[in-house]
Amino acid sequence: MAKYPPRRTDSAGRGTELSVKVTIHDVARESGVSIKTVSRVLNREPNVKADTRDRVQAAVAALNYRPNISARSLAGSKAYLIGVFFDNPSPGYVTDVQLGAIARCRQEGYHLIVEPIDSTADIHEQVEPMLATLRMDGVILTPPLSDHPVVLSALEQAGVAYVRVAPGGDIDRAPWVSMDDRLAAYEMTRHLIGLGHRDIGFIIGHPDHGASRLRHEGFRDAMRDSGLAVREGRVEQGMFSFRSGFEAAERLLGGADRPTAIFASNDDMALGVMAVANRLRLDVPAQLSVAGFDDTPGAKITWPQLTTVRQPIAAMAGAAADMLMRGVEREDGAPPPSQVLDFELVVRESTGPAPR
Amino acid sequence: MAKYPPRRTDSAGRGTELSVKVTIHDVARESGVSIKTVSRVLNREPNVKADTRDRVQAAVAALNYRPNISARSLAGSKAYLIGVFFDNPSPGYVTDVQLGAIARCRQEGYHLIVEPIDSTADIHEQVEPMLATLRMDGVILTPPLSDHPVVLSALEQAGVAYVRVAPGGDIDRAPWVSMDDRLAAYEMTRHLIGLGHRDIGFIIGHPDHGASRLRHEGFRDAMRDSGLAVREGRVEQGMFSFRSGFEAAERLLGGADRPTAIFASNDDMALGVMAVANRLRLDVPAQLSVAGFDDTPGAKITWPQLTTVRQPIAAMAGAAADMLMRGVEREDGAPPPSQVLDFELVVRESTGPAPR
DNA sequence: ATGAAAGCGCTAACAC
DNA sequence: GTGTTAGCGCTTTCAT
Repeated sequence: MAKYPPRRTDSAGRGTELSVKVTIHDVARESGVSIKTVSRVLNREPNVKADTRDRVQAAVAALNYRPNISARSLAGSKAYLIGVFFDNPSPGYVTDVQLGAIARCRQEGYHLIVEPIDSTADIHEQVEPMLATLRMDGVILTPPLSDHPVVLSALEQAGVAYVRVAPGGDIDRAPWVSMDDRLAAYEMTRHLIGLGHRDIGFIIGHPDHGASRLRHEGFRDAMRDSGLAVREGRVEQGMFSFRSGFEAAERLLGGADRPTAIFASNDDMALGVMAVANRLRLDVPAQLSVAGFDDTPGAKITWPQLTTVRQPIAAMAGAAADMLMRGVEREDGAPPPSQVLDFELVVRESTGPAPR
Repeated sequence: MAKYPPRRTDSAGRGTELSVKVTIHDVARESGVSIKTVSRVLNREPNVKADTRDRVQAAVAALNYRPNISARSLAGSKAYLIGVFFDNPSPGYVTDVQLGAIARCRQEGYHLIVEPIDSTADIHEQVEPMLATLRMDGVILTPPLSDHPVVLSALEQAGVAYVRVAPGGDIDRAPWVSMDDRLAAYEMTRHLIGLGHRDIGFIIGHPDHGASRLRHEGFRDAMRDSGLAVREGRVEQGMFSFRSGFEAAERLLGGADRPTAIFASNDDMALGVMAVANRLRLDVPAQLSVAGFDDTPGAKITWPQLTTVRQPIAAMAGAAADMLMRGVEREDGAPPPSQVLDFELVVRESTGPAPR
């Protein structure tokens, strides 16, 4: 059985053990320059002769040297740490964000600290201490935190840069990355209308998420622009959860007079609609078309597979990480420009021509 | 529009700006002791007069002091950083692990670094540099990484402690936290048998996950112990994905001669089975019982809801974090004992009495 | 283009 | 019980 944990330092100064930590001084000695020059090479600073740089890089490789992140952080202005805050019921969303952010961070030697925030508890109490001890270079905020006033002001007070993913409003307050939720909902609605549906039900998302309002608007705008009325009782409030979608669908589909299509503001709720349809033995899409939003993994974990909107979640997170890292480099701290990324309508089997 | 990013330091040394960083020296001055004493209080070291400690704590509170994690890490032996490595197709699993680990870490002032590992790429290349630069106190390994030899040896070589969540084997190599997968599968199978099922299909999980073998064994043992035969063609290989479950179910349910129950090694595959049943217009559970494993969010995102095994994922991750943090404190580096946590059979609507 | 020296904010080792 | 003195491994500032 292996000793545990394997000790980081050898016990008596023998130099041939594994993981004797090599420092910048070792590299300096090996390449015959000062540590300052090594530092310059590491940080891609100008004013190093090509030949010198090569020698240093060779020494780095030979010694397998890795700069200590704590030392860099303590001495310098970068921490090489980006935070991701989330309080999101959807695991698929959360992992997508992490994957997208990491992909960019790795290239630049940054790492990701994840901090779930419990918005039912005291937020400031969760956020303030971590901001103070960790001194991260920046924080990525995901919905609904992107719009949470306490989180935003805690960040500002602590002097930590942040980028909001898919914020719902207050667009001038800080940089963000987003997609056009209104337009996406608009196009999805047009897709349904193009299929011949005239009586369409809609399930609104969680009121705390800014996107909910935008998607709702897109739906209404498309109906109006097509000269269609949104009938009384055809719009239900949901909470972005399967359960809330299920319940909304029960109200929508309960009577004999029912819509021929339902557009839910996210996939989880759309799955709830499918479950109700299934229970009522309604054929999807022959008797009822169902559309979702997000293209979470769940969209494919159902039969028929869900027509939905692909949100570029990973790409948004990657862009956010990028903005943060870029911001650290800048002297003036000027805001990198906010970005709107493209969505994609994913038409699968849950939507089809209106019946009759 | 707010300035961006809010600057951490004021521009000219005015002391009344926000977030002028307060250090241990400020606390020492404020409480009239040396920095060493402050350090002692911070680290709950013995040999501090109660009165002195109170004064220091008051100063900490008054100044809103937070120790700088990089400085602590550089000077001392703890980094206050725990890593979580994953390469898991199931987002629900991943977030559960993170939530469980964070809950424990927060109490002790530790933070979580998440590192997705892409096992289709060069693993050592991903792991080694991060281990060297970050010097984390420990790493939590989730399946299938818990059994990945390259990851394990990279960790050992770097001298970083680790705890494996639900490893499949090599149990003596390092500490782990697990549940009894074999027993859980055994009990689920007995549940089915108790319902009158005699002809039961089984879908094996991903071959890289150690749990797959154990669950399969539990199934076979239960059948054997009940004097039941596992019929030819009733066991299909899956990959833990919805798609693989779907395809396995098509083979299992394709002909007229089909099992009355199917036990899938995880929920995603069970959902695939449900989709096929649905398409074939088989009533679940009247004509076919379906059981899953994991109790992921998806288990409730279907109708009828899935009978499954609740894995204590968050609790396992929390225990792993705990072991790691405890290990850091110990002088001898002795292994904290590995743990087996309890599972729970969650009987919902997808299983029922065998037909006829 | 390069280097010497001075910290960053803590913990550790050893005084007292 | 408490304080003093050294660093930890880097970046920064300022020489040269």
